[in-house]
Amino acid sequence: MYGEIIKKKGRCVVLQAGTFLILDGNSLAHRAFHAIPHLATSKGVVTNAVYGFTNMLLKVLKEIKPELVAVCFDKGKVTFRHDQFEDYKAHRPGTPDELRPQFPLIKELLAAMNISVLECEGYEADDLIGTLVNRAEQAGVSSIIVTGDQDTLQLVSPLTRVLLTRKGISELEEYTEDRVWERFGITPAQFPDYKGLIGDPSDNIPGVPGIGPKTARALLKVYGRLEEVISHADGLPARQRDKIRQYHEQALLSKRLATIERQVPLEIDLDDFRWAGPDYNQLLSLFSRLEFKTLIRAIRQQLGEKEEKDTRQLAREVETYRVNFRHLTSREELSRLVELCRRTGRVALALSGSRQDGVVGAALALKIPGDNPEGLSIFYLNPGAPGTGPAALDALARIVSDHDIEKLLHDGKNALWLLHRHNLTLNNMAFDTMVAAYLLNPASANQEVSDLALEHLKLVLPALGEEVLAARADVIWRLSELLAEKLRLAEMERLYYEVELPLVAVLAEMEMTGVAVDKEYLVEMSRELEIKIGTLAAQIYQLAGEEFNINSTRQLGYILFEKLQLPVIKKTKTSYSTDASVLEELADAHPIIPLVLEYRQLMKLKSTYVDGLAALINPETGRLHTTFHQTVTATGRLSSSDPNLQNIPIRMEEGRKIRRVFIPRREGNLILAADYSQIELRVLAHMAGDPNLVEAFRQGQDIHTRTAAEVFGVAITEVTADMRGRAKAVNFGIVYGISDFGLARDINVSRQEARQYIENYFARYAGVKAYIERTIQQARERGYVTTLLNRRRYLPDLFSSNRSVRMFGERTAINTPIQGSAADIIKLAMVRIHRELKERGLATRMILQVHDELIFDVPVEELPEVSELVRRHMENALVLDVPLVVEMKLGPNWYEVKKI
DNA sequence: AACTTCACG
DNA sequence: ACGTACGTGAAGTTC
Repeated sequence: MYGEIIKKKGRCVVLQAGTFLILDGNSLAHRAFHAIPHLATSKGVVTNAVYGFTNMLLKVLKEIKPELVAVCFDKGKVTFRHDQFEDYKAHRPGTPDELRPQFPLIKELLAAMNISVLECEGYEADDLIGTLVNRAEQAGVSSIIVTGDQDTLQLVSPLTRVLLTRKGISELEEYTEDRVWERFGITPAQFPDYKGLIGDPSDNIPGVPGIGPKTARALLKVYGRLEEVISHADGLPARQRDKIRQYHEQALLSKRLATIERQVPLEIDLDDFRWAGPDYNQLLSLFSRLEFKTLIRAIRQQLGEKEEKDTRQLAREVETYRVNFRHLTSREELSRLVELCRRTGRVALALSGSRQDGVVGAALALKIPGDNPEGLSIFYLNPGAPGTGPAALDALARIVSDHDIEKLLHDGKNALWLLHRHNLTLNNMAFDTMVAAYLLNPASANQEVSDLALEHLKLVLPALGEEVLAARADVIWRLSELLAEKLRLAEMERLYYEVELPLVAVLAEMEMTGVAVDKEYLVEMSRELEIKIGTLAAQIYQLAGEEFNINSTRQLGYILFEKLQLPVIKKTKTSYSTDASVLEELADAHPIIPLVLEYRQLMKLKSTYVDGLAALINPETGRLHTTFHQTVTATGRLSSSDPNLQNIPIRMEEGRKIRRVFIPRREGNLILAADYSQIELRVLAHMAGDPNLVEAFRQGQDIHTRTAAEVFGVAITEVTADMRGRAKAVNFGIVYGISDFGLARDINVSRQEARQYIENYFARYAGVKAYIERTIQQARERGYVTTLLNRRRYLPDLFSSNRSVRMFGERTAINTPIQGSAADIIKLAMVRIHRELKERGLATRMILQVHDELIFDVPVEELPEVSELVRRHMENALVLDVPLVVEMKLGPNWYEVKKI
């Protein structure tokens, strides 16, 4: 890092000085800003330029490994160049609004990097760079300049190279003297002369009109300098002579403007720019504020590698969070730990292992009065160890099952799964830091302990071994206290303690119970689909005149739009669109189209549903065990994966049959499906307080028919099926944040007509209109929207300078409180239903949740009790101004459920 | 890893 | 003169 140092007879001699790396901060920030598309933190701080700049900086530092580093910035609007030419840079658009606030962040970054920043009133970054290079050359130090500004090339010399950004910021092109000659046909020193002749529109430097790069190059080749060109003008061809005579003053001025000043009076010493590496703690804390996840990971990884090499050195360089812990193995020690937990009543628990192997390691954090007044006492258990494992597992079992010991966890559901492998249950889950962090900001992607430690506690966790688990337990304790307070301040305590936290165990049990499946039926469907798909493919090849991969949108696009010359309806980013709406429009244009549509449908069924589901049947239980994700969606809904059981086909009959596969887990049980009727519109009626909408629901009217009557101005009895269909689309549209375009497309009417419907709707439901306006207004003021239970979503898009992004933000502002409140309601119902099923010792199991619907596997004899209980909790989850109505269906499988 | 398509509420 | 419905996850192709 300090050049090559050789020990010579006890004295250190610097053999070869390192390189001086100089960056043009303004130029690179602008480049980064334009090269990196929209990028902002989840709270709306725009960061694209900082991000691009950071990446570029780290890249050059890594490649060049400089000894000295400086970053120069412009300072002051007016420079000495304006004294000479007031229109200097006059046409240059001002710094964009979204870039300006990023400069302080870039300077923060440089401070964290321990890199010196140079700026001087009245000078541009260029001049500072010129001055630095000048000093370096005098000292015999070689420099590398990184910039996006071509003018800087005049500084190139045997000791000085320039790296110019190319194509945004991703590539740098190195300019030596030879390269400048190759590229421009002039020497670096001739650059101002060259600019004096050709001008530079970006700086509003005029040059000589009519003289372009070619002529300029030729003239300079002969005469060397602009002044010489002018004094020899008489000997030039008439056209050039006249131009140069007419504009010679302007040319000289242009040259002066383009000449970089190398003698800025700066009180600096090269030693001031000596660079010894970043302050990693500061850097990580800045990156976490800016939400630069990949950079954080990269740094951690880098540190992790170093850690293995030289732990002691690292400890000084970066404060990786380390905790002392005791590894307990003897029965006596383990018993004492259990006792300790009972006495203190609270323990943070970090587990390692897998669903396959169960718990392999466990770290526990406790606060023991008197033991460690500073912090926490951490213990490590190793249930996976040969010999001592069982004793450790036994101690763990006694702790987790104890109702009187509060357990603080991160991802409690996963902990429940690990313990499940040993047939253990965990009681008294008092906090789950993952779920808490999600409520505080549902937009943040990474919710691992290490992410939260960095974000909330500014701690970097170790990467390897038992230490990780110990640090994790410690941090879970600290995070629990901190996040609990943050939840209180955000008024989300009820949502957390009454809904989300108890829901963790409910979801775990649903996953563990799983859904029984009729595997034979699945195999049979696969065989049938195979044959149908084969036949269709053969017919398609026949009509296409060749075999091709129908699954490939590219190949299909070629067949349809090039070979068969069908009209192109829509394009995607890269090629022709072949989606269902396009194919439906082309349905009559060629007989191949309906076949492709059917092929697509069957292929989807077979690959995703039939074969996809079959592959995920657990061989031990013979059931499907989906994973419900509680911390994924931005609105508060759950999501489901591996397999996703929230998108099983229902709209098309062929697909709907898949539901036959989902059966009760034993003979004598039935599938009970309970779904909320129009929950989102009811939530809207309540929140908007619209008298008309509220009244419709109170009277139990069919809401789409009622809306049709309102929008079309007819009596309820005169509403036709077509009118009702359109009104239904309008109702959906309202919930999504309606636009005439979207509505028109959805119901295939003109945009004008769609607009008319919307106008009519808002005239009849003025309360809804006012609510929408109020909600957006409030969202703009606070930066977030909330649901009935105070769930929160930040909406940085509302403040975008991009109109369509901003409008997207507004639609989200409308939709999220509705969708999210519906999620609040069904989650509340789930927790209460689960609790009562348990209290009553019923064998009924809740097995699925599909956003507005709950599915149960019910023994026949429990039906009366269960259906009453389910309805009661669902309909009374929250008391709204409108009734919540639940429809129940019952059957031998999920397909054949019938209304009861 | 990105893109396209399509299944659900 | 734009570019639009809200929220998800999975599969397949292509890079």
